[in-house]
Parts: sequence; C-alpha cells; structure tokens
Amino acid sequence: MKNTFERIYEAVKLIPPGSVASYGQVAEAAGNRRLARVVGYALHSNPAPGIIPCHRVVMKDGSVSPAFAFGGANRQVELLQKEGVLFRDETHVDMAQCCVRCLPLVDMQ
DNA sequence: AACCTGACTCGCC
DNA sequence: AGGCGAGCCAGGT
Repeated sequence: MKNTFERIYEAVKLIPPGSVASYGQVAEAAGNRRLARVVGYALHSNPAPGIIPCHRVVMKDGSVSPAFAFGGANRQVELLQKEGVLFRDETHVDMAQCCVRCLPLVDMQ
C-alpha cells in the first residue's frame, strides 16, 4: 500500500488527455472521497511537475481552482482546451462530457 | 513533537 | 436555500 500521495498521483496520471477529473474523483480513486482535500494539497505540492497533469483536475462543478498557481488559471484552461476538453465557461469545464467516468446523473434522483 | 493550515466535498441545521 | 462543521494527509512553523 503506497502513501496517500502516491495513490493520488497515480490516479491523476491515469486521467487520459482530453478529459478531466474532479478532486473528489481522484480522491475516490485514491481510496476515499474525503481525501479531496489531500488531493488538492498533493497537487499544490506538485512534487512531479510534468508528470502529474494537475491541470486536468478541477472542482466538482467543473470550475478550475482560482488559486491555480502553476502558471496562471488561464494557463490551465488553455491547456485543457488544446487537449480537446469542452468548456461551458472560461473557467468551467463541461464535466458532462469530459469528466473521467463521472456518474451518469443516476444521482439525478 | 504538536498545532495549524490548505487546490475539496458532503451532510446537517 | 444558505451557512457551518466534519473527515482526510502532509508539510511548515
């Protein structure tokens, strides 16, 4: 069993190009959804720049973190758009189509 | 060595 | 419907 950070990194690295995942998704993949906070911290730490596509990790709403300081929030959106990720707004990703295996709205009810 | 804080998310009041 | 607290882990002071 690897450290939580390791699992988080693995999960993030598993995100395919053209798709995004929410912190909760990554956290869930890492073991617990509550780890979302740790996920944010792990990415903030960004111990493996270039290896971990932190820009593919967004809020559950699909909105990018305002504190995305890995090069500027704009930078993240730009990169995602280049990868083929659809956007609803300038800072909101279309989770309905680009989120990695996000729940198919079964929770709608 | 202990406490506080931090890129989150969900549940309860 | 909106606000607040709880749960997780690691790093810094």
